[in-house]
Amino acid sequence: MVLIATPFILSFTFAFLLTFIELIVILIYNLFSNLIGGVTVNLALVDALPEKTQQQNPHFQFASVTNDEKVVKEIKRKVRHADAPPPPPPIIEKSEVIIEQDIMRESSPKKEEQVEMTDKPVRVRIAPSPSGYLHVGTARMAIANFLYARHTGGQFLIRIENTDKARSDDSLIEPIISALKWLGIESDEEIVYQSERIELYKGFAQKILDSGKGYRCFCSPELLTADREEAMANKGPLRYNRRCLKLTQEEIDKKIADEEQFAIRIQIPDGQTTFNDIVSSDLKRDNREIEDFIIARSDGTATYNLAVVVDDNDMRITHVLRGNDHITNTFKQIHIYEALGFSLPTFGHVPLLLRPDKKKVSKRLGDKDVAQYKEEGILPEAMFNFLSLLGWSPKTDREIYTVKELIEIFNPDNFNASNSIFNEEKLEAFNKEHIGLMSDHDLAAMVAPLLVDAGYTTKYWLETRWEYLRSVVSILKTRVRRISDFVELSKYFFEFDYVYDAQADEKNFTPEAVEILTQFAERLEKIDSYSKETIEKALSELAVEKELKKGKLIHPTRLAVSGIPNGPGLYDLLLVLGQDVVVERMKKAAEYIIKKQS
RNA sequence: GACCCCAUCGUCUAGUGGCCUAGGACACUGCCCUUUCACGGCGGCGACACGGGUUCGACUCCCGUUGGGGUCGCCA
Repeated sequence: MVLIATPFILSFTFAFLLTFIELIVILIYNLFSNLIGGVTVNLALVDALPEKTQQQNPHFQFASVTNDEKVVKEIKRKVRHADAPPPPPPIIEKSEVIIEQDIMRESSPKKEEQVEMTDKPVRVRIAPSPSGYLHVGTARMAIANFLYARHTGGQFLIRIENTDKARSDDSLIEPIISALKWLGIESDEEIVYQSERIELYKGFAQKILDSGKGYRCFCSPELLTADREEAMANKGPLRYNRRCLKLTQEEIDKKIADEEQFAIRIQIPDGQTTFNDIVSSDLKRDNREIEDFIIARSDGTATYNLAVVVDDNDMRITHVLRGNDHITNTFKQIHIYEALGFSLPTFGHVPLLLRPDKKKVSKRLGDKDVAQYKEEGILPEAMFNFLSLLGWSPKTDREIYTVKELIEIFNPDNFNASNSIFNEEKLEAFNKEHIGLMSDHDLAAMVAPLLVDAGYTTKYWLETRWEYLRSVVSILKTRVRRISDFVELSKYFFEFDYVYDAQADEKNFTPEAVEILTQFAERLEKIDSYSKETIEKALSELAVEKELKKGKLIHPTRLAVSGIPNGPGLYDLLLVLGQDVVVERMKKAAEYIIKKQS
């Protein structure tokens, strides 16, 4: 036994030693070349240091083109497997579901890196800008982030991105926050407002300038526009031509002395930028494709990308889950993180939500404000459920979930790679299902104010007849797709002066119907204990006596008491409306028919 | 135009090389239930974009084509 095992042990030890030596050699080489040539720091290698693995996110590489990518990858792999410290215990107490998640991750080698994510509590955010109301695209990202935070026991934060005074409107902040609240989403910590942090950003722009990683750009907006137009005409790339990077120190000093306005650009080093993405595959971009973008405007204020990085760092955001329309920004932001010496969060770029015409949802194209769906009778639970399943799948055949269930089953691995189209018809179907999940009491509470708004009745009237409202809601429930449908469908339960449906009038309010209605009304009037059974009995008896089919009684009666040819089962309808009302309406209908004939 | 992402029914999706004659949901539709309208039940219609490769075998892996989307602001 020992004889068989010895060669294995020996070769294993040998391989391990080789790996270690290889690592050391390359590290020394890298350190040396940095000292001599001032080559861009190879974060990938620094990253690969075992002692760094706990502080630095190992998902990112920021490799200079001078480094052999294959070597980097290989070392990272070896480090991870050979001498990575045992993963720290998860911060969050494991529920059964989380354990299940871990099992799923283990069985999926492709996503092995996910396991490492548990080394610090998840802190995620949604960062809407108040340049419009909350639309479904932003709401969906908020939901994904919220679910992720709740699933892991981490924090979900809200940040309002209102750095652009000209474009953002502070009166839109409250509607955005309350629309999120309607969905059940609130910030776990105080909401961060970028407008309050404007001065702070300036220091970071200056820091980048001072470090030599940024430079002043004196090009006027007009000049830049002209550049772009020319590039467009020549069919070239639309990137900044680095005119101001070529300025000599004397030229720069002169321009500063002349008080020429300047913006600050960050200089993107040669090489390529890559990062792992927990949703999409690994993303790589040649740095030539990333322009030297502006981080501070000529008035000194920070632009979006700088502010985002500073805030995400300050807010200790661990995972940036956002739409894949931000991929370009991520490449830019990685360079700011690097210039500022911040450690990178984990990125996840979720596919976009498209309109039925396949364009990105946007307020400008007239996409609805989330609050508008509320007005249109959509339940927040339905919206939440529907949006969560757009571009993400629980990988089962089930579709209807409560928020609580979604929190339990959420897994960022389950995002799709492709964009999805927002289909309101299906949202309605989800709504119907969620209405079915609600109790009659809760439904009644929701419908009551709508009935008052519609002018059917008063708050007081409803409060004193709660049981009545509850039964109305109960028998209408299966006929409704939106909460607002209750209003339309329940009119005759509250108003007496409805007009008979013309077609049904012609068909059912025949001369014979007068006798039927009158006699049936009389019988109903005589019932002592008015119930579904006694109503049905009265109808059946009358039908037998008159030798008529039940339908002959049912249809005129329904029309008489509701004005329309369809609705809840007749016995339910008559029971809920109440004996007196029913009799009164039937007699009134009989009179109407007589008057109609004369 | 440059760069990037993506590709299963009309739409949302399942599918990780044989369980696929491709499953579910919405929509559409037939039948049943039923006094009506709904609900519900049982069916139907309906997709692997195309072309190459790899393989004994491809919806699944690779390449290309086509198509769709995104980004290219001193906006966010």
